[in-house]
Amino acid sequence: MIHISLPDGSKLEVAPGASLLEVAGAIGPGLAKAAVCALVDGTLRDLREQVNKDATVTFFTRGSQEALSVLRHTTTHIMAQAVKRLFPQAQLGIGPAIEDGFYYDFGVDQPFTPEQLALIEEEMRKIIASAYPIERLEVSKAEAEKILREHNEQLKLELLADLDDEAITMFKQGEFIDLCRGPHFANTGEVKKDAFKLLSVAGAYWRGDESRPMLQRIYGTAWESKKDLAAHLEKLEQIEARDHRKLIKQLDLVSFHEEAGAGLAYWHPKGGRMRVIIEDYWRKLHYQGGYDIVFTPHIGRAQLWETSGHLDFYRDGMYAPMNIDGQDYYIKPMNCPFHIMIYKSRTRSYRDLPLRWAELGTVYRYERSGTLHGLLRVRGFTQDDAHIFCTPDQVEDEILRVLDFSLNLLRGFGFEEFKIELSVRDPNKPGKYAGEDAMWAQAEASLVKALDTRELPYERMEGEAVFYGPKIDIKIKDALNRTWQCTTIQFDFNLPGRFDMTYIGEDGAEHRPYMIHRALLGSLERFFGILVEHYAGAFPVWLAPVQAMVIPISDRHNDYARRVADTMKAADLRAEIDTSSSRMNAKIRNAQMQKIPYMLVVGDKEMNAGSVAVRLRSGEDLGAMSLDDLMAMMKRKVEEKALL
RNA sequence: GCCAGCGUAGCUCAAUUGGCAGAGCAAUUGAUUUGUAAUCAAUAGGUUGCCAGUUCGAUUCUGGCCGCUGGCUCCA
Repeated sequence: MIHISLPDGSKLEVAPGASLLEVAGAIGPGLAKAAVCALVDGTLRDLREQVNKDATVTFFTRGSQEALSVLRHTTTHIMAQAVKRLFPQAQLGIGPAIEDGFYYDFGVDQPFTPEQLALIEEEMRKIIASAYPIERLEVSKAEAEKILREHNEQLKLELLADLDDEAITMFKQGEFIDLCRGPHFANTGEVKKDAFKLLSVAGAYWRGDESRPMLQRIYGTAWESKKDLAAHLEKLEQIEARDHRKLIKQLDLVSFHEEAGAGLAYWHPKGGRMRVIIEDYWRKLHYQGGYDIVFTPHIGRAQLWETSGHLDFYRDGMYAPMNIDGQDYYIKPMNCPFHIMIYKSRTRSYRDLPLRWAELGTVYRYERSGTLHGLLRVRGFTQDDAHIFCTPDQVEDEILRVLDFSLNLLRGFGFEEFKIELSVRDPNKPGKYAGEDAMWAQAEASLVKALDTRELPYERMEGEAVFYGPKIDIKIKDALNRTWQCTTIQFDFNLPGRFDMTYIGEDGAEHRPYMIHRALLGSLERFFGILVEHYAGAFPVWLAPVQAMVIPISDRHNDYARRVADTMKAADLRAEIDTSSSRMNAKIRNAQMQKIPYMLVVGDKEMNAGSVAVRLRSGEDLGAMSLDDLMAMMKRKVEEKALL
């Protein structure tokens, strides 16, 4: 007999070779019915697999994340079966479950059209209705090869060649057979015919390799119920409604221009106003936080970029040089070498350190045309960059300081949830990193210590460090629970040496300073795009480009309305006045669609009482208020960074 | 960069199987002076992304380029 450990700590004895389904049955018939897959010693398994030795087993039932992933994996097989029926020549690539859905890659001569997706969906419903048992076959490599040859699945044969001889499994449903690790449902009928949807087709390189053929990838989504599917589709609609590319146009914030070049943003007056607010807040916090602010040029001589190593390692991301007086100059893709110039402008003493220099530095990077995406991926952008130069024994304090500083800054913009990643060296490849082991160890320890001191949960990413140092990345979660990478805090064991940076220590000798790069918002363009999506364009009062629209009911109220707006402007509140010939209703609608937080209606009553009737963007009517009370309230909302 | 799709008025979208390009909103002008999400009317607005080619004729067909979208890829 073998022993199965269960999550509740209990143990179960079963005969060797029992299937997981039988194990579930031994626990209870209900579980055997509800279970979809099982985690056996850390690996997700099909219920038809056998257990032959002692193991720890956790069963997952319908509704669990793991079961959803099995559902999606099974759905993608059904899709592949449908595609093979409709397009027998299609070659099967890979077809995994992904977050919220699945895809399958097919090698076909003609890309799929949206109409064909509908046909494929139809065929999938037939396959579901046929309720084919899904058979799990354990085969030898030779057998698998034979089967795949019979089915002429060239791509699968290529995958098979890379597999170990052990544990090759295939899944068969009806006439369809696929090389697959599983797990799967036991029957195609278990997928709900009205709870999946094919979403899009896109090209994808075979095995993600540009030099290999491009396959056609069909994306789809699948859920436990029609209701879940509907909820998911609604979420997709919400995401679309928040799309910053739409909103920056509607709200007249930022534009792009074909005739002026891709990936280059133009900030309109209202977007510019918001950017100034963001930058002012940023500068204030930086001065308070012990930073100094510097300004550096946009171009620098080739020699600088040779010394920094950018021309060796980052040339593809840089624009071609321009020749000035016989010298090549490059537009900067980063600010670091420039800050180092300032550092090297005089001898530095240990008494000067730490030096914290921040710059809203505009950089240009060549991004491949296909990667450009609204404000989130551009070719010219302003980094909220800073470099900290310090002694080795200051490193720990500095990291903690940056961490606190970043979270505080991001919270100021209304982000409360964070996901933190610590990227460290790949222990198996010690050769590919700059800097000494001791420095790496100390740097990593200081990063870990800072995270632990603040009791911040983080994910450790082995081998994800850049070659010049370990780093902490902070991702923010937005209103739709999507994560966006903003902050990066990186050690640099490369540039101080390349530029031969030194400081004079207490001992009178020269020492090499530690250098930390950090960008908190990342790029202002990108962060602005994230803000727009997070708030769906309805910004908190302190950020709103127009905070209040004064709405005179008729022309005879215009003068009073103007006085209201002027009084507010004089008090640093951003008020505008709508003197168009529209009716009040239309003026309200326009202000509403511009997502202006406060609408101040003024008519005879207000004019005589010296008040304003306040309507919020939310639709709430606050009634009449004195102008002083309103301004005090708005000032408070600005101070509190309140939404409304 | 690659695969696919798309590009018509400031915006959102019609239409042309190759034959004078249309609507709503916005704009302008006039009338209206209105109490919490669209007052009425008139006017103007286009080398149909750009450049070639085929054709009697191209917005429509072909090629190239630019840009956008969905992915792939990349991300010091």
